[in-house]
Amino acid sequence: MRDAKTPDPARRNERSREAILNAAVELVGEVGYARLTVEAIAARAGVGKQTIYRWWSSKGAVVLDAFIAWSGAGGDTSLPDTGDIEKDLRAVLRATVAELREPRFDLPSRALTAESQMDPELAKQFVDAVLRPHLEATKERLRGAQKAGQVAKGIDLDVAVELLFGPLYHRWLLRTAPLTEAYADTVVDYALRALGPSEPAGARTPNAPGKRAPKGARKGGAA
Amino acid sequence: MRDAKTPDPARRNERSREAILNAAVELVGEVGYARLTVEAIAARAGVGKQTIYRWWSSKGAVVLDAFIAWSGAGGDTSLPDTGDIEKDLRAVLRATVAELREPRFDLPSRALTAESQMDPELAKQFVDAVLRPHLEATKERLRGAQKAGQVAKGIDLDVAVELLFGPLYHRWLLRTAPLTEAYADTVVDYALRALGPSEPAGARTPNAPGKRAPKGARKGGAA
DNA sequence: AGCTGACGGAACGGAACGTCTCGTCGACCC
DNA sequence: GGGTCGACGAGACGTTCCGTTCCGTCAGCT
Repeated sequence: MRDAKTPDPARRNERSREAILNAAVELVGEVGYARLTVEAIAARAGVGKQTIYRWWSSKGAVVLDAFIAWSGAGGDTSLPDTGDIEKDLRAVLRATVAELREPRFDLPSRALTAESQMDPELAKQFVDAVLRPHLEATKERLRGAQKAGQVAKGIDLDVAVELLFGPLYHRWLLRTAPLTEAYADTVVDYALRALGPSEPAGARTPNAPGKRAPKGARKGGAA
Repeated sequence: MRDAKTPDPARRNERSREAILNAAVELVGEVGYARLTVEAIAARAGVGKQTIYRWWSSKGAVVLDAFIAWSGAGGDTSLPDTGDIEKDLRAVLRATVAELREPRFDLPSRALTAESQMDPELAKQFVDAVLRPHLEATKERLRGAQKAGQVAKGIDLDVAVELLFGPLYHRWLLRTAPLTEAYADTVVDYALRALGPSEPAGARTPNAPGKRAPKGARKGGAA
């Protein structure tokens, strides 16, 4: 006669758990998050509604878990380190853009970002599980660049990371202009100008001609 | 015997319109957007539900109009121009931070941003009515700075604007760290390093000592 | 004076919500 | 191997809110 209300994880049905998560990703892709219902997930998964409510607190929580499982979070988020910070950052930002453009990634991410605005609990989990690892990995790479002298010493690396990802998310969320890889390149370009060492006259990275302003990168903008 | 379904704006009851908008802002503040219902707005406004559905297509549309009316959009969004781009940008970003920290602004903005992720129609209106004017004004100010030689010639001003606001929105929406005025200052600082002329050795703005790294601005970050 | 159409109010069917109650079934304990 | 426990699938339940439809009233126009 305890509190009578805490389910026992040891007795949880793994089969049902997976079926629910699978149904959730499928349905988000098919009808979108807004029209997604717990009842539909239960039906698709061949599961009682209560089994969902027993283990998750809300539709958002299910979708978050489903998204984490599907996107294989927990994998290696660390950046490549070629020694060339510009090259590495460009790779990451381009990859981010590519992800954000893919519907299977775009739709749940948008939904979770939106839902996070109204559910602080979900927000924390979403940021910590999905976003933070990427930001942290980028910060780590920047720290390396800082030690190598490619990034100025005084720079606040948290701000530096947001200087890179902020513009991307801004454009993605608000759709003020198309989100392209060229845009990512331009952002990297500008951000590195901000972060680079305070330039003792012309000493900004070996200064190979054409390196600073890559071919088509400039036209990332135009609202 | 026309299509039978287009209401006549000339016969619209202005009193009801205002009552609805007022009720909407009040209720968003009291119960939040998620728990806000059209029925509650109608009741509070002393209005039939149909009167709301006649003039607005969704809860989001009502809240958007209410927010626009309440925030006095359409006012002058143009930036001050003191001739000092850093000073002017710092004023704008600080003001933006202040707004985003005020609940009366924060709550509806979050709700509309979230809702925009699921309603492209609403998204467009929101961005165009609320956001775009500010971005455009900032871009205009940057154009002036560009002509004055405080911003490099080749810079894409659309990207420049997002380099400023992107980090702010990123931190505001995702709550990765506290959104402070010091953070705004740091962002302005870094952004201007990126945008400034390509510095013919030490020529980065007159270089008054302590100007580049304002007192407490550095500690805007730390996740 | 007679129309017209927006109004406040209320009732409606329908969709999901989240809770609750069944009977079943598998895992563990004596 | 019989008994206990609790998660399970199924689905009924009351509730809330949706968006629509009807009604009688009322103000402005012709």
